[in-house]
Amino acid sequence: MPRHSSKRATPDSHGTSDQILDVAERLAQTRGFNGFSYADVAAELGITTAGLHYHFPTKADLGRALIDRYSKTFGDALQAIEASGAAAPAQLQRYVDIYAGVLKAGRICLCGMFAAEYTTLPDGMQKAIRSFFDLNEKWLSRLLAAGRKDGSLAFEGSPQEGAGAITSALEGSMLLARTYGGAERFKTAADRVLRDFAPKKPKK
Amino acid sequence: MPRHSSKRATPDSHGTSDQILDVAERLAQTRGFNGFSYADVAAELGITTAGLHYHFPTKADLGRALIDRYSKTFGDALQAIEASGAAAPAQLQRYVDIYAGVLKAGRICLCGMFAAEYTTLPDGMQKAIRSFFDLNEKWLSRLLAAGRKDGSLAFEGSPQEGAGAITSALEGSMLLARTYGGAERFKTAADRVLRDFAPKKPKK
DNA sequence: CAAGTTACTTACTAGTAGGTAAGTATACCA
DNA sequence: TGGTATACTTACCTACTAGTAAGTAACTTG
Repeated sequence: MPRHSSKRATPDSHGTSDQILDVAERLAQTRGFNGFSYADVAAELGITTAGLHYHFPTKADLGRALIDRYSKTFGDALQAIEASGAAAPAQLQRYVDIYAGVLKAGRICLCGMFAAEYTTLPDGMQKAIRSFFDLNEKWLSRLLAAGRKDGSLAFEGSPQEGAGAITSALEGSMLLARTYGGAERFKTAADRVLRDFAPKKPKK
Repeated sequence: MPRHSSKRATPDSHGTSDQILDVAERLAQTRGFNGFSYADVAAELGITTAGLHYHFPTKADLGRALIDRYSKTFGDALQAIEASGAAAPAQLQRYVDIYAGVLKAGRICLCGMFAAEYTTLPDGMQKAIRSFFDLNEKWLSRLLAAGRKDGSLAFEGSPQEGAGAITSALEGSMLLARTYGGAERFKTAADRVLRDFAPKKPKK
């Protein structure tokens, strides 16, 4: 299939790198880092594997780029939520919604997937994964602390512990939802998390 | 390395199959099903890959055997807990301890790992994974229902939902503990789960 | 309009994946 | 004692893995 015949399919200047990351990201989130190959990505984009190596010399490079972009996008979304100035419970809900959106696309969190494959991944990727969770839990800790202070949230233990519990529960229920129970499983688990951090009503 | 020289290393009648499963299980729980090969297992046992194929013709067969044995062991442990006749909170604690033991060995739950790789696994394995979680959540549901009835446990929602929340939280915190926060992360998450299902004290 | 630079291609490599066929040492049984 | 079953081995095979070297068409700049 000659792509070089007259002019390149996409203006060529535009981001082939981004398209590669798009496809690789989807494959990584559905099949895992060890579950897809350069050949898979190349075939889907109609280019050769050598073309891929031009953009990402090694698979470790691709992996790091994947996490970096994912972390950046995630961080931007968190900043947007924070900047909205909404109440803490509403911000927490929006945080959960990010995860729900990923799951709805049949994926799991990129870094949740990579966490499973952690021991098989190159060092650069391992560091990047830890940074992702760091980012998440720092943001959540701040939110929980602020919510507790203004009374819109209530929970036992430190904000750090709370943040850890939230990410664990969300990552875990994403993981299981794909194999067992579907998206509604995630929803009930997420609702429970939200409820756990809501101020206790007088209780009938 | 001649193993056939005089007599076989292990009486030969004894379970080579079991030894294969032992090694494969450890590799699967640390590196994932796509993260190890027949060559890895064979090298560790000092036999050839062809020897492996004698016991488990295909990797899918090995995978199914892995899950079957794991489920059986797990099921037996749950039965033992149930048979102890201990109070519901104590039984729940022992359930959590099973997970803690797995993590302490540097592993994550076999089926948690396989849940991540779910879409890449053969159909037989997928079914077996669902059965594992079914087993877990059925047992937990029964326990939660009994505990609520006798007042030793308290929680919102159905026992099924509670069971789902517990497995999600435990699987998730196992996953993250290996990459971020270590075993203590799991412990704080597990303690929080236990506390969530404890009857509420009068609260100072 | 020539000389780069960019973004690929073709054509290959070495290593590893899962899997198979045929042979062999040992144990078990009639 | 001879035959059969068990538990392997040696020696392959095909497909795929990440990765590389060298070539090339099209844009970009001096």
